Amino acid sequence: MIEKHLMKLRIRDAISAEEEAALAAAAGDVVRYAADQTFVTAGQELGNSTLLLEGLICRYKDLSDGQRQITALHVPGDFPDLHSFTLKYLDHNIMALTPCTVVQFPHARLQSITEQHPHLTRMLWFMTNLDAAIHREWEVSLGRRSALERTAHLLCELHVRLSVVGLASDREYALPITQTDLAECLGLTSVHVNRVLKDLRERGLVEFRGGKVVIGDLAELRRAGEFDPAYLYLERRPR
Amino acid sequence: MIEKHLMKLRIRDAISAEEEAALAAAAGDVVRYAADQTFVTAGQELGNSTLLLEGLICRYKDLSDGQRQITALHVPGDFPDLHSFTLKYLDHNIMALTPCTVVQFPHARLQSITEQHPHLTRMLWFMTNLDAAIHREWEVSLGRRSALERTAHLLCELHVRLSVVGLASDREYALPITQTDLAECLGLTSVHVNRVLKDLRERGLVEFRGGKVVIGDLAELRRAGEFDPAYLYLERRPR
DNA sequence: CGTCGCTTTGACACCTCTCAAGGGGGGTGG
DNA sequence: CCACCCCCCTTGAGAGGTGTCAAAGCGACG
Repeated sequence: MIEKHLMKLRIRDAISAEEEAALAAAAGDVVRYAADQTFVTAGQELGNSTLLLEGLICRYKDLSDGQRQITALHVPGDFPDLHSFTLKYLDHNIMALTPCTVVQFPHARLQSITEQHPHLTRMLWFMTNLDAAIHREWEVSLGRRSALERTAHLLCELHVRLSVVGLASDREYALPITQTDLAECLGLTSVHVNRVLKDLRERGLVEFRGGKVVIGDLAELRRAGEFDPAYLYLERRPR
Repeated sequence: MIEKHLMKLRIRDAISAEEEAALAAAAGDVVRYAADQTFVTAGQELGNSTLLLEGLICRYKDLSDGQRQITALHVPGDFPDLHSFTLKYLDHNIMALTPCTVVQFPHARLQSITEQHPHLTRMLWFMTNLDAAIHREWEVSLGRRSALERTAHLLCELHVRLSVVGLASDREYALPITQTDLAECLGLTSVHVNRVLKDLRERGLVEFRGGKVVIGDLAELRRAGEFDPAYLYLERRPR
């Protein structure tokens, strides 16, 4: 069940048959979540980490005035709360943005992996470090890029990340979330996201409509967002 | 040499004598960096990770138009590039903000730790996950908080983090960086940071002057920044 | 005592937010 | 099968927070 989701790891390093078996053995229950279901709450003690098989997941924090910031978006093959293995409880909530299928990995079994499979452990550690790299790029977007740049950048990032797991073609991918969800990723209001999307569409760069992203001009879209995928660590060595 | 810097880890979990010895044995050269010295460049292959003993370090990314975003600030006891152990090269630069003393940990020795000390490995993994938690809180600040809230929040965060390593009293701590550095953390211009600091000072909340932060009213400062230290994982269990 | 980097302040511009209203599409119940 | 409703998208007008540009003050250091 998890075989095809190891693709993401294999890009970066070899996984032995033994390691693959150990991971498969660590897998626990398969669970489904409904759209908009918050299945991990900040502060809650956790005994499992979750591998996303199907659907989209976000991690978010709410502010006292009702504002929300989404701090991460997850696509199939991601481990949205692998970090809860060492943290024990989280500082944020986790929600399914669409109906999702996940596999749970009991922390006790992950602990066995750390005791018996150091190389696999380092690969899991790598995955949480990759998540942090994406956080950093989002910090740059939120801190320094304009609304248009930020939006273009995020659409480029998702294009790459979904391509890696075979869920995007050269020109399009499914993104069945609302403009409000996007706004909460981008630190903008949904009203403004709407205007930015209109602008991107009218310039022929990209169209987001009906839960689908259609890229009109990938080179221009990347330029508009100053997108450089280096931070996604798709290369084993720096260029 | 590293004993007192393990404080940060001991808050969260017990370190055995054997683990402490293993860590000490992994320590390599002690190195000094001058203020403003960038000692790790994005894309550079790395063979060491760095434990900060003295001084302040930042991690940052530059944009093509000359803007800069600082994505993390590090205080003594932090491991600013521990993640390079699994990533091999980094997506960002690392710079000393003040004169610094660090100890380098060769990745080969860290790899031995992952092979012989699973519990210690999990604690190191925890440290990188804590960095990611701080990244997330910064995303919230950058995305959703006003300039004043953001600034107050950062000053509160540093107060807590420096207190943990004995470098802050109840009311003050040294922060020998410029307003421009602060602005680059906060996603603001230095001109605006200056106005915000004036506002905070006139309200009696906090004063930042001459490289020193003096807190006038901690409770009010925390309220102004909506600061909740939960994301710093100072408690082993959720409240 | 001059220089240089950092801080401070003012005036004005502009990006994004707020508030408000209307449009469209899909699901549900009568 | 139709009508209604709700959620989401779209658009406009005006407000406000932060950026830009510019200049002067200040302090450390040589």
